[in-house]
Formats: sequence, structure tokens, C-alpha cells
Amino acid sequence: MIKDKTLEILSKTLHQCGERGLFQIPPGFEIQLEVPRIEAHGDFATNVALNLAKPNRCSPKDIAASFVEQLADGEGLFAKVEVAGPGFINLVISPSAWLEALGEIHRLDKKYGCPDIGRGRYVQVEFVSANPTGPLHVGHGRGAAVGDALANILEATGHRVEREYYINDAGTQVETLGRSVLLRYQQLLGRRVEFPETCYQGDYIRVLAREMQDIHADSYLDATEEEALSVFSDYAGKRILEGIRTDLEEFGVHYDRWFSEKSLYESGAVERVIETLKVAGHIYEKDGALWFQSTSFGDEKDRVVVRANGMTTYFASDLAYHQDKYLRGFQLVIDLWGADHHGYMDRMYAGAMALGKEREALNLLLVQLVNLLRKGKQVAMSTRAGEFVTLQDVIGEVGRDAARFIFLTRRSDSPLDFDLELAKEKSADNPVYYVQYAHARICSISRLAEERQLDLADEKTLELNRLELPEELALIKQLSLYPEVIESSARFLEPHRIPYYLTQLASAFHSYYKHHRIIQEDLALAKARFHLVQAIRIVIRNALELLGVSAPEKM
RNA sequence: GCGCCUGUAGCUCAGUUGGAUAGAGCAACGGACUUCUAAUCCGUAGGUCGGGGGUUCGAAUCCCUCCAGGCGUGCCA
Repeated sequence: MIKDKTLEILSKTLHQCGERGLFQIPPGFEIQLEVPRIEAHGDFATNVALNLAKPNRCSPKDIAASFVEQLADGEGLFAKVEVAGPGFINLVISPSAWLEALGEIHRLDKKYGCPDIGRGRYVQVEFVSANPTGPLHVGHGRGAAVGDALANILEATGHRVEREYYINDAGTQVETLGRSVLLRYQQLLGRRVEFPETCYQGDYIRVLAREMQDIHADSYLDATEEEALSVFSDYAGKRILEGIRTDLEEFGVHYDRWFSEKSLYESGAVERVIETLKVAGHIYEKDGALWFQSTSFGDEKDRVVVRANGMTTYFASDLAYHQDKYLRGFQLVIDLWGADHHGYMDRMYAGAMALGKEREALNLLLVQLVNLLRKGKQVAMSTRAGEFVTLQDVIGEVGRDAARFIFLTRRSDSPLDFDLELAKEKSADNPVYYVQYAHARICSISRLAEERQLDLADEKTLELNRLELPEELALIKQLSLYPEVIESSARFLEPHRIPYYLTQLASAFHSYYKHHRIIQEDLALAKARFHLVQAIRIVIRNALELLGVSAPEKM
């Protein structure tokens, strides 16, 4: 890549300058290279001179000047080098080098934009993990889109990734679920029972009750609650989980593993983690309860793991779960949590550290709420009352591609407005179609070429130097930025950078397409442009794939 | 009360982890289809980066403070 080459030349130059005693280079000094906002500042700019000025106690301009003089550009990568402003060194890459970069994209094809920064690092992404007490709603959809895209991005950048769903099948919620279904079942069979507010109100509870009626007729009508409850809970939990699984599959999300909370209790993992922490000296007893001393790892107060009544807390099983993750060998554990778990982050980090992990071995990401709108007006939702728009409804209405793309347009820790009407709109308001349309247009160029029996893909007769328009060069530069977008997306765990990049790329393409014909009389020019446009197609397709959005050939 | 997050154009948001003159999309206004897909393009306008102070060659970005909003703050799950 051109940026890497540039950096190489710069560090070589720096090294030379140091050897010749032109100026001092502080240990650990790193060269920063950036793409300037302003075109007149070149393709790349570096602030080495500015950063070296202070330790050398001399003017940045002088340093820049002698640096430029020493510049070790043997291959002639730079067309122009100049010192500007307070001491920036602006570099213009020679056009021929840019043209070569285009070849790189074609050569790497599906592998373009997959820098190996992970080096096989073993990473787990745990996401959605909604309680199996009701169908997934829009908010879960966002978590699903973000988690899955993150996993894709990490995979593409050389990480070994596992996707996991944690099933909260142990607590009182599942019991409540069972009770809800049981009560509806009793009502169905004509019994007058009260249905408390604490129970789940949604219609899906009635559906499950009917199923129980179909299977068991009235055999549980007179059973004791204790007897009936476990049967009803198990059944309802299982059925709802099936539904969740199907919803996620339809959304294009596939997990490597579904992990049961209950199994942590059954295997003794919960007791074991408490024991581990006890041995490590992080557990103490107070007021009849067992406390984890999370304050010694930065939490604001210590946390109970075993209550005075002998019951373990939810946090205890979370500790066990994370211990299990690390025992499975994950070097990095990423959890996507709903925004309401905000207050649990510190204690979880503390837990991981108490288990002997570096702070960096855990990364908790908050996925903020989704504001569902219709034509700009808020759609009322209340889980308690059982009124919510399910993920399935949304996918059914706007389609999987639009939903996924929109979920990924903003950073996940800020709230997102999701307008159902807008998501369906087939216009520029809707970035999904804008990007997909660019892809489809390029495909249609290929189709026309085929119809006319033009072999535009013939690389042997390719004259890349026919690409001499500023827009063409600009497009190539934009394409060469793509691997960096992916890299930073992976490094900062921020998928939203990709839709942003895609929208910009699509915009540049649409404009180019409008103003210049690809297929035309001048066959050599047509071939060169075709080559460029195909590179754009490769990048759009690769990027969309990471997002889990399709790249249609026709629209 | 304490803690965390957010505050950038009328709206929704980016901003390459401290760089040079602040960036998109939408909405508004005006234009472009005999062409490889108009699900498109071109143009115009829009700003005290919440306020103030500090750090330095340089701040939307880091520190302090104030203001506004959101969330969290159980031996709940």
C-alpha cells in the first residue's frame, strides 16, 4: 500500500538523519502520517518536524528542510515534496504510483481491505443475549447488527472470532414467564384467575398457552403451581428461544455457540469462581453475605456475590461466565450490553481483573436505545404492556439490508433514530439504496459490455495511464483509504465508520458516472475506466459484506 | 448527592485519537433525463464546535469550571 511505502521512506529518512547527527530523535518517536483535509496540502502530510522541534530546541521549519533534503525516495514515489505552514512536510504521490495501487485492489479482490492486525488473536463477541422471555425487539436488532458486523470486521482483520449468545435461563424471569403462560392456560380452560401486572402481558403468552393446551389438554389445570411451573417455564423458554434463533437467522446472524446460564449453576462454575476469588483474597464476609472487593479494581463500591439468604447474585453467575470465557482461551472478550447495563461495567471489569486478566482483555460495549419513528413521529413502545415492535416486524417491513445498514450508521453508544418510512424509501434519503445502487450500476456496465461483446476486463492491453482525470485519481485515492477504514474500525470496535466511508465512495462514484462514460468509442479509455470502476465494485462489495448487507447486481 | 455519557449547520450525525481554512446527508431554494439504471447528478445557502478559563507552535479533540440533557447509582434480574 502506498501509505505503508511512504511511511517506510520517511522512517528510513528519519533514521538517516539521526545517524548523521542532524537532530536528536527521542526514544519511541513515531512518525505520524495523515491525509490532509485540504487538497493543496498534498496526498499525505507529516508533522515530524513539528514534533521534533521541541526536543531539539530549534525551529520546525529548519528540521523540515533538512529532513526533506535527506529524503530517501529512491524509487521516485513522490512527485512533489514541500515544507508548508509551521513546518508540515507535504507529500504528493506520483500519479503512476496511484495507478499501480489500482492493480493491487484487483489482485487482492476479496482480500482487499483485510489487513492482518489480529494475527490469529482469539476473540469472542457476545451479543444480543436477550432474556428468553419474549420476542426480540428493535433494540436487540441493533445489537445483532453491530455484534455481527464487529465479528465480521475482526475476522477480516486476522482475528479468530467466535460469536456467542448468553441465555439467561436461570433467574426468576424464566419462572415469571412460566407463571404467565400457566395463568393464561388456566384462563383458556375457563378458570377465573387474576393475571398480575408483574407477568408478561404480550399476546405471545396466549399463543404459548394455547400450545400447552393442545399438548396437555387440561392435565395441568389442577396441578400444584410448583409442579406445573417447571413444565411451563421449560416449554415457554424453549419455544421463545427457538423464535429468537429464527429471527436472528433471518437477520443473517449465526452464532457459534449458545451458552446457558443455568449450565453454570449445574456445573458448579458459580461456586468455583467464588472459590477462585476467595483464594485470591478478593472475597470477604460482611452482614452474613459474601462480598467481592471490586473497589480494589476501580469499582465505586464492593459487590455482593452471595446474599445472606445463601442465594448467589446475578453478578456471581456473570463472574462465572467470564471465568469460563477465559478458560476457553479467549484473549479478548467483547460483550455488547444494552444501555441499561451501564452501571455494571465497572464491576465486570473489576471481575475480569480479579481473575487475573489485563484490563484490555475485556471490552464492554454499550448499545444505546433505538428510537423507532414513523414519519418522524415516535412509535410508542412498552415492554411491560407487551406493546413493542418486534425485530421481525421491522425486517418484514423495511427489509434486512435497510435495517442492518441503518443500525450501523451511528456509533453504537449513541441513541439512534430509526424511521420506518424512511428506511423503506427508495431514494437518496436512504443511504442503503444509495450505496447498493452504485454497486448495481457498475454491474449493469458489465452487462452492457458483455452484450456488446467487449472484453473490457482484458488486463494485457490495459493502459492505466489513460486515467488522467482528477476525479479518477481522487477515486483511486479514496479506494486506497479503504484498508485503513477497516483497520481503525477493528481497532476501535466501531463499525459505523464503514457505512460512512461507503456513502462517500458511492457519492464520488455516482458523480463520476454521471459525468463520464465508461463504455465508449475509445476502447483503451473504456478499458482503463472499466478497470477503475470494477475496483470500486470490489470495495463496495467487500464493505457491504462486512456489514451483512447484500450487494445486488440489479435494482 | 455521587458516578458515567452526550452537547458540532434548522434536523440527524461524521470528524483519521492534538494538526493547517470545520465536514456529510436530510430539510430549503434553483437547475439537469434521446446516454452504461434519475433509487442519479450539478449549484446556492447555512457555524461563537454549549459558555468561560487553562495546557502549547497548534484545541471540536487534553485539563479545570459552569450550564443543559440522558443514563446509572439494590444482599433485583
